[in-house]
Amino acid sequence: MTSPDPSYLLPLPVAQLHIMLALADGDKHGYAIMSEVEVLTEGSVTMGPGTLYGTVKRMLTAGFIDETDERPDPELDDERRRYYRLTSLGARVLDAEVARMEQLARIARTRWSAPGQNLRWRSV
Amino acid sequence: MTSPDPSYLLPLPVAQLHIMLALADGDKHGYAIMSEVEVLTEGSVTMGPGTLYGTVKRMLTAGFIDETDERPDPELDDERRRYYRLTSLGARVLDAEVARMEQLARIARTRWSAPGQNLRWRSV
DNA sequence: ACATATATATCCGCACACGATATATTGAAG
DNA sequence: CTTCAATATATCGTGTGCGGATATATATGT
Repeated sequence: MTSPDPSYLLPLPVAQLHIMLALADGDKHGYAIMSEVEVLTEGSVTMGPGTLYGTVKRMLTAGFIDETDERPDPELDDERRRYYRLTSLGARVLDAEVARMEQLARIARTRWSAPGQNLRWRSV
Repeated sequence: MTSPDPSYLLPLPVAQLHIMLALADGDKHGYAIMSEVEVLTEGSVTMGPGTLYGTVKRMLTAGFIDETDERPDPELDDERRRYYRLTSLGARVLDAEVARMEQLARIARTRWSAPGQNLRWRSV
């Protein structure tokens, strides 16, 4: 069953989006997600542990992510780590969320460039 | 003073973004904002009065919008209405918020098209 | 005249973000 | 070899925002 678009789950809480983006290029453990989000947003978003682990818990419940058993070489690993992977549902939700943001951005840009009264408050 | 980018005010609550977009092409009163949001999002977002008036109050406090005295012809008007206008601060915040969303969308698209392991969970 | 649409407003519960705090382990430097 | 920072996970509490329900009143159409 190729399930339809999950737009009824949107808008996605910001923290969930950030975590999804961090996981989009491969499985990661919690701490690595935190670091990745900071890199990804060029330092503009700093996710603390309170945000991360609470959000991860909700995303597990929602089925957006899964905890994986696959681990790297024991030499490079750390037993404390818990690795997470985006599920196919999570990927579809991410897709829908990105589309939603792009649509809103498009609307904004259209209204911006539209001639007329909206010049009133532009760049004052 | 051309004040700098207000990115420290982001991310913007969704309802505030929707109201800003509704006001981006001209002043509107509360009820008109609700209708406009529904049109703007092609029916996917229905803003109720609870969300609208609470959010409007917060946006007035934040200085993102102002209540205006300018009213249309008394023939077309309705005395009950209260008209709102995006302030220059509001416009700058909207600008920054749209830029934020576009950046995240760009990141998502980049990771999507990137070759490698991310094909694992794509379109299952 | 009556019903429906318009218009504004408040209350309340739920969910989320996030700082603070706690605890334990790993790794590097002295 | 011990001491300290970084790594790693986890929970609690608070503040805020969203949105449904509800209330009230006026305007408009039939």
